[in-house]
Amino acid sequence: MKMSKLFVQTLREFPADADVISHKLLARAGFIRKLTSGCYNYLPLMWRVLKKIENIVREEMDSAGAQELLTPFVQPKELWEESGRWEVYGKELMRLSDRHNREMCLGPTAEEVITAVARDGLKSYKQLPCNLYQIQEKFRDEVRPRYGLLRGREFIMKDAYSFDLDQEGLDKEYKNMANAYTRIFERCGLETKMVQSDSGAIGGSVSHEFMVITTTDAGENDVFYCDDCNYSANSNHAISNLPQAETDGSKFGFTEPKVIDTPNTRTIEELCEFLKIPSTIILKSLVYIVDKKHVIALIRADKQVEETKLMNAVGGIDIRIASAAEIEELMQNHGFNGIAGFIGPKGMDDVTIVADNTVKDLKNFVVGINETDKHLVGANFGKDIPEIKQYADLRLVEAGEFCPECGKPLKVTRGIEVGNIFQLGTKYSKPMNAVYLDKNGKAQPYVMGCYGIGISRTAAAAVERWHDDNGIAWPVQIAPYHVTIVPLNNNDELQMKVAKECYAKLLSAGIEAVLDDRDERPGVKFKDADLIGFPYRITVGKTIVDGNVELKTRKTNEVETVTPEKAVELVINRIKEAI
RNA sequence: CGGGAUGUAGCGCAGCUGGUAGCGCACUUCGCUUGGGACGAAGGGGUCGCACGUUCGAACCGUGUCAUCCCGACCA
Repeated sequence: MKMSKLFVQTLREFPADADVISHKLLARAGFIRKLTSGCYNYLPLMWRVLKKIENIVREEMDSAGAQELLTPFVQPKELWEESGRWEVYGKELMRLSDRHNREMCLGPTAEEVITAVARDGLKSYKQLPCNLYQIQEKFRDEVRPRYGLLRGREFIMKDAYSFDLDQEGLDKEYKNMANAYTRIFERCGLETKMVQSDSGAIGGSVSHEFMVITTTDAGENDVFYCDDCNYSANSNHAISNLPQAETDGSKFGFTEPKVIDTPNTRTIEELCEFLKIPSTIILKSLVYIVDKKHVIALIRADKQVEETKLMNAVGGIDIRIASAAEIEELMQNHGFNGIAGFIGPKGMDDVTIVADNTVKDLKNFVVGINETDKHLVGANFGKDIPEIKQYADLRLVEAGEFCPECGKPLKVTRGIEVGNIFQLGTKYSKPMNAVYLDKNGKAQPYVMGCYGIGISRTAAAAVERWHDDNGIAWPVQIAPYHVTIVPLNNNDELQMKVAKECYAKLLSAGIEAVLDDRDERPGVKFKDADLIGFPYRITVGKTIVDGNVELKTRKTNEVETVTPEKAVELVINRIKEAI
């Protein structure tokens, strides 16, 4: 490809609406262009990158025994009613009607469609196991699309679905996919961590996410991990052992229940300050709205509630913290007139109350009793405060707490989720009556797994990982082109001749090369080459009179002064080796 | 959903005490230049997001609407 004909417009400045580096660089280097919120044009350079990632995924999925197919992007309501998700999925599911007023949706994922495909085709145990996958546009109407390709509304995803006879088969395929994923990301030039995760709206029990570890905002997930063993988990799923803490209020003189005045103590901090006590003897009460109903979460006051855990504990699908007005309304409905900040479980008999496991150890604790500027001290469950009916792990893990597997301190980092694997079990096959006949002629639901990779997100994650002040530094395997040849002065016949020869040799060796034949000054060509991120650059400049060109490696900035023949040979060898 | 802000040329921005739109980059042509986003000259490109209103006159004032971005969603 000649640079003069390559469809790319690099910008001198970063676009104003981007705030993470991958978004900024991809837009500025001419890879993407926003069409509307969360939807991007993949321009030719971007499309080449995406196709390369897709092909790596294809090769690894195929060699892992999966088969590629393609299902429609628009899906009928009826299938989603079969699985029960039409009601449950929420606003992220983009619903629309056709001209006959038939309700449809844009596919955010394809469990329903693929399960239906399998149901029609996989009738016998002899056909199992089977793993079907596709690489396709997906649409999720995100509350707040942001970070460019990292959280778009329309994006490219590889989604695979496995169908097994039983759990044993699923376990085997799950491991098979985990291995394939590790290879896929390695081949994309990305180091990933496989972490335990919540299974979310897709459902199921066991699930893991593949995270690209970052230190920037672009990593939207907190990952807790242990250096001493291989434990690692998303914050929505992580568990930990806590250090010893004082949880008995009697050590602070609260030996019997007593209501005391605690003026202006709306927050735990203020309360601790006022009573001169640690927060570990306070019972904190938080009000959430889960699926439009009030839920009270109780937890030791020095700890925080992880919303996903709470949501799972009450079996909900949507959760948010209640507003001060909603809290006060809840209190009024139960005959109290306190303000938010003094709420407690007392008298809330008909409200769903879930207590974190840390609450079990509390004795003679301090708790709000729904009265402004008052707290109950020396309280205990059963006597002063109603007995807890439901305990669960609701606690958000914090760095420094101890690894649940080996007891060493946990660390935290940020990660970009580029892939995930779920064990679905019979969550979809049962309600959709997707069954095979076993050896005894008896109908059995498939035991399913599903496995996703965000193709476009993986590309963005690669930019997050591989860039510097000058632009992108693509891993060779997924770079849009392998090498650019830059003659510095188009009027210099020797430079142009050598550049064209290098270009021709590289092309005939199957290397993806771009000849920068534009009549631009050297600075412009260098800036663009760095910005776009060609892994290698062959510069043909003044040194050609001595018979030399320069070979520059983008990632390391290493420059080798060699003959043109040698430069071409080096590039060919290194590319072949890397791919 | 709540709050804040912004919509003027492909990109980044100015103009907004109302009088018919400008700068830098990009683009076209010519000259000059050629090792890290040169310079000069001449050009092309915009119903100022949209609608309604006020006015002799609206990019500018008012109302509404749409779009985009950011922050937050109360840890009691």
